[in-house]
Order: sequence, then C-alpha cells, then structure tokens
Amino acid sequence: MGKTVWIGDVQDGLHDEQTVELKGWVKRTRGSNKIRFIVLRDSTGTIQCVGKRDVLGDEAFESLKGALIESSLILSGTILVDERADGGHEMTISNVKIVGSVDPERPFPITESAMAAADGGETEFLLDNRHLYLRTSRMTTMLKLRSSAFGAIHSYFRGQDFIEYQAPNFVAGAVEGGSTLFEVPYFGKKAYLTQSWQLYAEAAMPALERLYTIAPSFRAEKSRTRRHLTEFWHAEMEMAWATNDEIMNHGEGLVRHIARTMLDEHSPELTSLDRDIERLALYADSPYPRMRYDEAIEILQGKGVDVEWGQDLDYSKEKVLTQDFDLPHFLTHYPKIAKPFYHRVDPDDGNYVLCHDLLAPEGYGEIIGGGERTWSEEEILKRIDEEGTPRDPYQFYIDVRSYGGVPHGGFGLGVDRVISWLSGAEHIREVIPFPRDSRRVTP
RNA sequence: GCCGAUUUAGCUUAGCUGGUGGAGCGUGGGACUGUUAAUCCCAAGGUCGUGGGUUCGAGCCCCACAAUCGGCGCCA
Repeated sequence: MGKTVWIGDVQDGLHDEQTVELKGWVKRTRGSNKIRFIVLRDSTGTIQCVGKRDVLGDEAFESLKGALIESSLILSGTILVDERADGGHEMTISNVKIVGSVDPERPFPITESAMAAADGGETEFLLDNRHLYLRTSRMTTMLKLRSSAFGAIHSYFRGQDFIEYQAPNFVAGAVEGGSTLFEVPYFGKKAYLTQSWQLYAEAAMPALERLYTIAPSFRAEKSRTRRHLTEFWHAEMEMAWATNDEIMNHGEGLVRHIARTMLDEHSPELTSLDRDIERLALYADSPYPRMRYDEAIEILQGKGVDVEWGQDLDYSKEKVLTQDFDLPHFLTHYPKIAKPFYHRVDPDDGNYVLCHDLLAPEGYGEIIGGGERTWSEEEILKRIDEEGTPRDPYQFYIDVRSYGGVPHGGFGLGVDRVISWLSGAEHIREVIPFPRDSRRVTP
C-alpha cells in the first residue's frame, strides 16, 4: 500500500510513456460528460489527468465526476508529454479508485474566493480553517521553506562543531523581566513555560563549550504585530571564551547560510511568492554592517526623531533607522541601563554592555539578540542586586560562575521571523503551521 | 495595557435619504469530446454577530456586549 510514483518526478520526465499509479488529492476538476480533467496534487507537484467516458466506461467516469476538490484518489494510467497540460505532462486515466471521498453537503471550504480575498495573506476564515489551509499551494510552499531554514540552522552549527543540547521547557524563573511568563500549575506549585534556553545553556557551557538548540520559546506578550507570536521557534547558541565580535560572526554566518540554503533549495518557490531572488542573494553573500548604539542615536536624532541616550530602541525607532538599509545591520554596545543583568558590562566603559541586536531590513525588525554574558560570580551578584532581581531562582545560574567561570556568550535567533523576512511574508503567522498569539490558540 | 476598524448565504461581497436583501464562487440538476480559476442554462441556500433602544417601519440610526482584524508598547 506504499507509494512509488511522485508527481514531481512525473513532471520532470522520469515516467514518460510509462503506465503508473498516482496517489494524491484533487486540486481542481472540469470537463464535459464525455471527458473529465482532474488536476491531481501531491506533496511534490500537480499534474492534469484526463478521463474519457469511452475509455473508462460509464461507471468509472461517473465516479470520477463525483470526486470533489480534495478527494483522495488513486489513478492508474499512461504518462504522456502534452503541451496542453500545465507542467508539460499528462496522465491518460485507465482506472480510478476513490480512497477518501468528499461529501457534497460539506465541500472543501477553502474556495477560490476565500483565497482571492486573502490576496496572498490571511483572513479570519483561513485562520479558523488553518488545518485545511495547510494543503494549499501557498502554505505548502511556506512549510517547505520552513523545513529548509531549520535544516540550514542544524547544518551551520554542526559544520562549526557545535553540539546540540536540550533545556527544559518547564522552568522556575524568567530570563527577561518576568511579566511575560506563562504560568502553569505544577502539582500544587507554580511553574512557567520557558522564554529562552539561555540560562540552562550557560550551565552546560563549561561541559560542551560550543552548543546550540532549536526549540520553542513562550512569551505571554499581548503583542498584536506582524512580528510576534506567543509560541515561537528559537535558535540559540552559547559559546565559551567567545567575544561579542566572534558571536556576531556566527550570527551573521548563520543568517547568511539560511538565506543561501533557501535559495539553493527553493528558488522556484521563492519566485512563486514574488520574492526578489537578487535581493536574497545579497543577503546571502554580503557582510552585515555593525554600528554602535551611540551612532544609531546620532542618526535618529539627525533625522529629527525624539530619542534620548539610554532609551532602548523600540520598533518605531528601529523602523526609521533601518528604512535606508538594504542589508541586516548589527547594533552593538547598548547602555547598561537598557539591558538586563546577564549582559556583560564593557570593561572599557562601564556605561555600556557588550551586546548586539541584528536588525533585518524591509521593516522586519530584530531577528537576533545576543552578546557576552556577565561571567564572574562577584559581578553577577552585583548586577542582580542592582536590578532588585531575587537571587533564589537563579542560584544554579550563579553557581555556574562560582566554579570556574569563564568569559562566554551567545545569541538567540527568531526562526519564524527570519523565515518571514526571507520569504517576504506579510505576517509572521504565514510561516508557521498553527500560529499562537494572544487571541488565538485554535485550531 | 492603549488606539483604530470590521461583523450580510459555506466563502467573497453589493445594499441609495430608514420602506419585505442582490450577485460571484462553491454545491445540486441539465447541456457540451481537450479543458486551463472551462463555458452556458436552471435550482436550493439568509433569524443581516448577540442583546436592548428609537421609529408606524431598522441590514442601515443610538447604546451595551462579544468575536475577529490592524497598529503601538514589549521582544526573537
């Protein structure tokens, strides 16, 4: 009951003149009462299949007519080269088996009008029917690009001798402020869903030295933007002995490798999304400029933006800053007062921390946040106390520094954001199968 | 948390100054031997988001609520 013939291979000419069995789903049908055209879809492509009444007989022909959109079929027949068919190949059907039929009372709800209304994006209806929208060509393309990006992240880090390492998703404390944690009941106690792998990665840093992960992170932010999810996929790395510059080199290397991999594996798909391949090639091949926070403030003030030194840069300011950029830019050396305790203070100037954000162009915002960590026991205690953060939940984090602390650092990359940016999506929801945000946990 | 908008058939929508809601797609029936979102004819399908109010009369005006969408803060 397996499957041996793939529509993509048929369209590539691997089965010309052969009699084969195609297994797939009906994408569209049309025809008369003598001839029927079935556009059959599988995960690799589509092909037009032609059924004729005088060849099939009345019974098989009528059953073919009854195969509504998204019915699953097994069609047997001969593959012919035919210019009249999309893709250049066509099957002449000799036998029909309907595997899963569709009730005419409840036809497939994702209609042409529903797709046209979304205009390449999304509508409430398509979000409600996400489980069915997944099988349309646009979502299938996004899911393939997504797979490509995940594969690229693994291949980049493994190629650089990083070790994949897993942290728990139930945690006791926060990485960021704390107000954005999801609280979950835990056998009469409170636990939280992790916001980041970082703190647990630092515990393993003295063991593995170079480590990475791809894992979901959870943030209870009521953000309603095209860049935010409450559950997102986080690619993080941690590296012993590393400087801010070295960490940035990896961030740049990783993002360029993702762009290159997506281009190598899916250029036709990117073109089908109207993405400019030349632009992506620029992202894959160019070095990314680096700029200090102070310089960014000067540029913004020069443009008349009301911003003071010491403020974190919110999206409205990022947008102004990046609107003239045609490449991702690193922003480094933020003021200490704008960043949490785990960022290492710059030994050359105590007002700054050794950190970086990578800002994507085209208005996609921040895709990487990282830097060197506060690594001595003395300094971490000082910074935790300065911020008024309780020590208790972080005792294991402090211990890491008490026993042979070393300089180290890392970054976190928002995988969905990168895919959204590289695919040119209107909204981050378009690149994840079942998006979760502050107002939606279904389907 | 703040600001703005939307809600009419399964989907997408039109609906005038308040006077018994039309269409396209899809579905069903019919016609057609090569279609490309096939075409042509016919039919079924609506308590106009929910509740209240104004009015002789509300899809339309007013109030409340709900759901959803967009933007901001925050961040990846």
